[in-house]
Amino acid sequence: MAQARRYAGGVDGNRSLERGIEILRAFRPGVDTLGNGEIAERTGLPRSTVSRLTRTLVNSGMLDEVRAMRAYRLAASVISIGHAMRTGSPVLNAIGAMMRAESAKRRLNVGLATADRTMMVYLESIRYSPRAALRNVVAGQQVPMELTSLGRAYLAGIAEAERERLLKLFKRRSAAATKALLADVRTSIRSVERNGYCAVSWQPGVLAVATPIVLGGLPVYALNMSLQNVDRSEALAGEIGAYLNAFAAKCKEVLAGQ
Amino acid sequence: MAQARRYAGGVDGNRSLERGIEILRAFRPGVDTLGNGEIAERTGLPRSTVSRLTRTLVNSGMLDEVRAMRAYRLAASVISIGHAMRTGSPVLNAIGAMMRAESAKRRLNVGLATADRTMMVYLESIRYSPRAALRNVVAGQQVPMELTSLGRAYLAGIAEAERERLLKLFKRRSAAATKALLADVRTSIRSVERNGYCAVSWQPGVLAVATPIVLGGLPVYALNMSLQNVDRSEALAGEIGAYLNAFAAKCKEVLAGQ
DNA sequence: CCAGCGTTTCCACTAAGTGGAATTAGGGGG
DNA sequence: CCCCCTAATTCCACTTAGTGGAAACGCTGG
Repeated sequence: MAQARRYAGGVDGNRSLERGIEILRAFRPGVDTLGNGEIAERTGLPRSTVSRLTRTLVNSGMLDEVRAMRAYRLAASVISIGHAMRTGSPVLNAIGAMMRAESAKRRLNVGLATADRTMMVYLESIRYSPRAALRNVVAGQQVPMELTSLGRAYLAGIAEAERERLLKLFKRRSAAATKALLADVRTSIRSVERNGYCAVSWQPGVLAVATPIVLGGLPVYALNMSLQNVDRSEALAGEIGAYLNAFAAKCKEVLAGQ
Repeated sequence: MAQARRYAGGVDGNRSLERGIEILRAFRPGVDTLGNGEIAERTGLPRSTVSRLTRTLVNSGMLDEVRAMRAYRLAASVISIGHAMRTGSPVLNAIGAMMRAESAKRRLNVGLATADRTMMVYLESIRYSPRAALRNVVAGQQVPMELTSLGRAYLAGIAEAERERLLKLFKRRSAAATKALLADVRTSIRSVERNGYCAVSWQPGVLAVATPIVLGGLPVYALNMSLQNVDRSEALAGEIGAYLNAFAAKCKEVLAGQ
């Protein structure tokens, strides 16, 4: 038997840890409280295993037990780890202040995101508002990769193989308008290649324009600028795109100098 | 042998998962990039084990590999989980908007925090600034429990046994000014019991006042109000304390109605 | 090209984890 | 008040998945 013996502590990673993380991932906006049964269903893990792993996660401070409901919630630890991530992000550190300044100067929203599986997650999202007292930052929010300018810019920035892998996943997910959607995505990608940016109106009345940021040794990021309460027009997209290209160039310059 | 056989899938939790979480925890503000060796040192785990677990964490999307430095960084996933936590927090959902309004009305900083081990972590921290354009929210930031009004209010709010456990930990940590510090902490706790709040100037020039929020079935939280560029005075502390008590009462009312 | 160091892989060993079945705990409803 | 019903937890025979010291590997700077 030529097949070499596969040892358990092997290359494919630690099963329990993987499963524990998957449990944490089962909580997301809109799913704030989960019992062991529901977790088992969502993750496909056996009930007894879930019971043991949730116990561990509670002991480690990642979950809070809601005894009254026989359920769990994400604990405060997860945001302190999240905070550490933002704090340690070299890209956000380098250009966060510039993003805020740019938002004020151009009077539009500026965001920075990267991928989490098939979603884009905002590292920072500065919402411009003339009444500046309103909330301005949403970090950690997810938006779908296929449907947003951010996601498509990201797709344009990553390696061929990874891109095709993701496109296949989108195909599998949305059985419906797949053909049109994928064509749309590819158009956006081509737009990035040609003009440096792509424009998408994912939500009605908001025009978003995004561009990838590719740096060796770091994940690919995407920068975007957006405006609410406007109609999508080529002219406007072009204008914002020009701002974005200029801003991204400045950012890359700063980032190149570590 | 009376000792019942202890089975491995036992009550004490899953070892690998615990260790994986400990690795994530090793990253914190100021420690943004860690190699396997450094992780092994900080966590006390054997190098080969760390190597396997970090691989798993990369596969699960919790860590990014920085190949150039043979090191890892927290990945974007952690902030999306953090975001889910904030989104799902019933307390933050119930009183977040009120906190913002209160900050504007009273012209001071308003914060909400809870414990992560021996640290307090902000779920929300609204920094009042007359020039409202400045950044306003810091979620996930940690401050030491023993030294802050937030932490001492928390200590006043939790059960006796847990409080004593924590106090013992503080004693072990800061070998130095322990006696005075612990007395100080107990004074603050008594202040909470008597007046509903305690006042501490942890950072020079900022006066912070905090009160616990205790709800059945949820972790204990602490609310605080603070002001920069002031001297600590009993009068001022009393004034802010009164505001805080009033505000906390309103919050508890809202929270009581789920 | 080699030396030195940190990382990854190997592998014998077995404790640690697994999951189906049995048990227990909770919490309405009769 | 007690009894069901549901869902979570514990039990435990089984064995695989994980462990960690040692060896191999692969950078990087001299």
